[in-house]
Amino acid sequence: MRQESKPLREGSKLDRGSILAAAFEVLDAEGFDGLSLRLVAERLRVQTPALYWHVENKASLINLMAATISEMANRDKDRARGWRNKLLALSRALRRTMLLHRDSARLSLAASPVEDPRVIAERIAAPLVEGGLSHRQALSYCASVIAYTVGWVAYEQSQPMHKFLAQMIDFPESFETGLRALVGGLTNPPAVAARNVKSSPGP
Amino acid sequence: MRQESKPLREGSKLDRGSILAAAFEVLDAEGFDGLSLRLVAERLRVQTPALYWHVENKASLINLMAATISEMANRDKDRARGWRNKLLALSRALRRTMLLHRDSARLSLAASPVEDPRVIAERIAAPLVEGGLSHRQALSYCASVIAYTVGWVAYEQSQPMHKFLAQMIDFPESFETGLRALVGGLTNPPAVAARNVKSSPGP
DNA sequence: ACCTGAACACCGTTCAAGT
DNA sequence: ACCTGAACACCGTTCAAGT
Repeated sequence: MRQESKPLREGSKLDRGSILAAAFEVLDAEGFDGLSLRLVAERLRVQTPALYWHVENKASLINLMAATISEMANRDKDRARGWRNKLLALSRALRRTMLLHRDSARLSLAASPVEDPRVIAERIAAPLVEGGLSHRQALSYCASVIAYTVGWVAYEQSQPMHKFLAQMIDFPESFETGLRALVGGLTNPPAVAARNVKSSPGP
Repeated sequence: MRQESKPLREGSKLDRGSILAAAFEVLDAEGFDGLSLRLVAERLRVQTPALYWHVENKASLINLMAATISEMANRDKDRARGWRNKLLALSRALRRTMLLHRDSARLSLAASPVEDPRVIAERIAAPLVEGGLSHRQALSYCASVIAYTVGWVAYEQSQPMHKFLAQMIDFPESFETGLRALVGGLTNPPAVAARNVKSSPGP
């Protein structure tokens, strides 16, 4: 009946996936500052250096975790029409996904992209270009919306901030108010080019 | 002429101020992940435990650094009139100040407030209430604007993001576009109470 | 009051060695 | 191919001891 301190590891194989799962468990339990390869390895009943066969180093693991979150957010967002609704959906999905794991905003801001940034930018901008924005506009607006969302969640996940702010403002409501203000305030043709609206070829 | 490896410390006394200054130097040189008490102590020609007489621990030092940044931002902002202009000034001053030090956004998001949050909230909300907002509105709008600003600067300071995004978008311009959209989109009387606009006492 | 020296527990990472 | 054991450099923190 004693099943502790033995390397049985309940039949689970060690690979990137199981390491990622264990890493998220440690993150939720200890927070971003307490996330260590040693605790991840312990949870997998493995010696720490074993992780290095499947993952380059701790920074790379963090990058993979952040990429996992971005993927999840990307999965449930689309289905909205028009670039404004797409931006709203992107932000809400991102916040929803991030709130699934403790300190995910700080983790994301500590990570660097695993894919080629050009590919990421293309995938994220394409649906907005389709919705009537220029390429530059799409990237610029995305940057603003993502910055707002990640910044907001970072404060929402900060223990001392949350503890106090929660009794002063309603987090979901204030988030929505700010988000709608931001997206609603973004203009379709950029304000700079507002003069040459006379002769654009019909779609 | 040899003036290295000697504990002369050029007449500077060790106190909170000098520790803070040295900590910012280390932050700028090594980044947030490389910020350590040992490097701070080394720069002050002092043994690491000496720092603990003036500062409770590393977390406390980070809190003090973040508070220093907030203070600086608070100093040069005001002078604008109307709550919208005050929010714009707050955001721009915050970004300007943060860009003075490497990784300051991530540092701020890792910190907890040193002052009583009630006092902070009061100081930050008061000028906006004076500008015509309710207390709750003021806090909510501030939260959105600060989240946007810190989130934006976090990405702006992230090396890999910057390296790629810098050639796709203009950082200051996109920041301004998003900021004006956000602040411009916030309504004076909340959208919920948009029905009782008929009889407000003149200013 | 203020700082040093030595120590402790924890960390990321490397590498020879096992299987 | 995949993992262990042992080691290294670095870290935050504590504490007796010096002045």
